[in-house]
Amino acid sequence: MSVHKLENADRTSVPDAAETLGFRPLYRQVKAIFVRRLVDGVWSPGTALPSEAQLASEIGVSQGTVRKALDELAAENLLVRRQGRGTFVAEHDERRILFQFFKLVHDDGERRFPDSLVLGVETGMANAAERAALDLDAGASVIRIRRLRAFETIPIILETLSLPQRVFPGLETAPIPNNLYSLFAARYGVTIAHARERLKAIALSADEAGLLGVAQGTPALRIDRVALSLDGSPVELRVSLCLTEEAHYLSDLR
Amino acid sequence: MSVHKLENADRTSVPDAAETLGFRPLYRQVKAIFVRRLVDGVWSPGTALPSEAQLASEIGVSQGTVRKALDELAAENLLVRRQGRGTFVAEHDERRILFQFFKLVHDDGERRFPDSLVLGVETGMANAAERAALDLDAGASVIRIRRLRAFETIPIILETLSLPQRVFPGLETAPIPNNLYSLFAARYGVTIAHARERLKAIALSADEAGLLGVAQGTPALRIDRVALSLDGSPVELRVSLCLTEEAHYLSDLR
DNA sequence: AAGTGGTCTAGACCACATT
DNA sequence: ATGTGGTCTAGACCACTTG
Repeated sequence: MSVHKLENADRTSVPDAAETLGFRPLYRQVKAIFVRRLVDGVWSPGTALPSEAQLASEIGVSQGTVRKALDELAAENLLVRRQGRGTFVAEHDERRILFQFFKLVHDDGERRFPDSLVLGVETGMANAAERAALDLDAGASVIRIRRLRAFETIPIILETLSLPQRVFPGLETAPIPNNLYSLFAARYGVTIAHARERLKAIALSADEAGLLGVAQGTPALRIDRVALSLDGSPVELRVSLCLTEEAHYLSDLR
Repeated sequence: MSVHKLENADRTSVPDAAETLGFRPLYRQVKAIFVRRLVDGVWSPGTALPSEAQLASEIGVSQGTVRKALDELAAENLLVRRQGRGTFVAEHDERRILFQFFKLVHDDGERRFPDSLVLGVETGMANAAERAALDLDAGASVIRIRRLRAFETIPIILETLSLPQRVFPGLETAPIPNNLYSLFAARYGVTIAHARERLKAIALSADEAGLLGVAQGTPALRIDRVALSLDGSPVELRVSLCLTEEAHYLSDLR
């Protein structure tokens, strides 16, 4: 039986107030129920959802309506559907990160996942850029992680991450894994759903160049990423300085 | 009545050869019919398609199957569906280009469409890079267009396009409009369906810097775009050198 | 009022994976 | 053999646009 309040429950009645204020299809309401379960961790990464038929009878809609909701969530990479097996909550495994979130590709066309060398971790008050990007109040504190990433020992990315301390308490004293998004999910229940990247070409400062092992003034690709969690709030600012002698940023326009 | 040969026409029969060699859903076969009509120009940009019901009875499938084919084509930006009005063939109007193909955005967040100043048009034998990108044989000739693009008279992009002459005959003697993709469609029946961009940070040469009005060695974003037509063949190589002092390349990771 | 795409349902059957 | 998602159908009704 359903314990959810769906709008327009009596679909044969005269349009009510909810309908005059904009129509919201049933499958979107069902989708919202499912997103809620993902946000709340009722369905956690890697686990299987109940079957379509079970969900349909639980919520009290047809299987086709459940299907349409699940299909949209799969299109957004929040779920993975596998014929014959079931529907699963998407995980931030290396493969997904590599294709969805890591756009720097070696010129030979091969996608590699770079190793990371953490240079330092600190906490401090968010500066203006961090407050703007992460939607923080004045005085909020952030954890900053600086790391060098390499393709087979050749340094190629100098990266500075800023994370709201209230979202990731204790992270500053933990070991920093190469795959951060998987840690966010496992330890903090925070799922990175998508990100927006802004790219510029800049000249490296003496410090930056030194860490990357190139000459001061070398051109580099600067990527400012803001990553958003499932509920749409920004939870990570990541500034990456990338050498593009032997690699490039790949963007597909569809 | 249908004049199309659909696989598995008798869907109650034992699996036949076509099925053992891989299952192809009906709606994909229907979709292929529609793509054919777009490629052949039977349905041309801006025109309305027959209604779903008409297409269904013409082809001999249910309306739901036609719908699924049309939905996929709309998701690929090849069609535009408007409730109450109909389904239309997508056009390369300025709005679409701005959002689908033009990723350089002013730092103030406003999307502008830059003006173009054509510096020169020439034809010549394709070099190695052009042959590789455009899948051309040795000796094939290309049309090269060099232009400077500006946001409100401030030059920001130096662009070199290479186009296969056999795809765009006579283009070298025509006036070059700002919106090339719309010309490709109208004059040559070539629809740009999507593109792949590779980005690097480079230092401008003396020539390039001079044209853009900055100092030699200034860092710039180099974008190598290969644009593909509806049938998947590469028809444009575009190398853009972009100043990113006041603008950035915007990439959404979903 | 008529025509279009959009939603929702119910049921049958298919393809795929596992037991 | 069973259970899952995937396809296909047919029909009813809804929302939106235009005459």
